Amino acid sequence: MSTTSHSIVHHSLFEEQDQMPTQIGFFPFPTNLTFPPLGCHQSSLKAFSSIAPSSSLVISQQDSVSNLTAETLFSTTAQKSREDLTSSFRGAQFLSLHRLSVNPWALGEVADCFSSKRTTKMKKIKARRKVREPRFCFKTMSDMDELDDGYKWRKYGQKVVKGTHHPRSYYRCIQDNCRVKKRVERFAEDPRMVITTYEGRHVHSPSNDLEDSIST
DNA sequence: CGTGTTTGACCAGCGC
DNA sequence: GCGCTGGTCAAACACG
Repeated sequence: MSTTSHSIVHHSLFEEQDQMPTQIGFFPFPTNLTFPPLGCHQSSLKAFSSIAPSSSLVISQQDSVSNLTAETLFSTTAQKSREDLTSSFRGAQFLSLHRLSVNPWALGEVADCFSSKRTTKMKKIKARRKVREPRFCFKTMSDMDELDDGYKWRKYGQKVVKGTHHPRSYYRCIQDNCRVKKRVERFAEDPRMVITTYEGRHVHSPSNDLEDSIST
């Protein structure tokens, strides 16, 4: 069991021009509130899961980072009491994506992307891609390079990016017909932080149960 | 022996 | 056109 503490400290989304605006919600879950947080009741969570069942939701907790879909989260939490859920998500942070005009999870202000230098570099990478998958990334404070996000990955490459001292690792989801990839690298300006970039959307549920990812 | 990782080679996009 | 760079491939390797 790891004692590493994860904390989402920054996040960003790389928008495609031909898609609807994406709202992104990011908020810590205060210790004195119940779940669902900040007025996002179970009914709105249900609506959210039906409107955008495959929307990504990242939950960062003390010893893990879970990457769930809204549908998975709702189907699991619907069977739990409010007290149990409040206990399960105490101290957690949420990061959500939603490709509709209204995002019930978008309860916080979106911070700017990383440094302007880094943003420019990311745009350059995006422009080079022929097939553009939705992408988002976030920084976490963590000793471990690879976070447990509930999915199983196979590493297919590693590269030392110019200007950094730490290699960038390339992973691919091992599930059949799932083309999701992720990159993991240390933040050049602060090696204590890990930058995780996801590309694409999973066509399946996480390998781990929600129980595993949120238990303490 | 099967599965996953490592790592050098290769390819394609971009800037000059 | 050429060099640089990021992303991917695949053979070799490690490990249970």
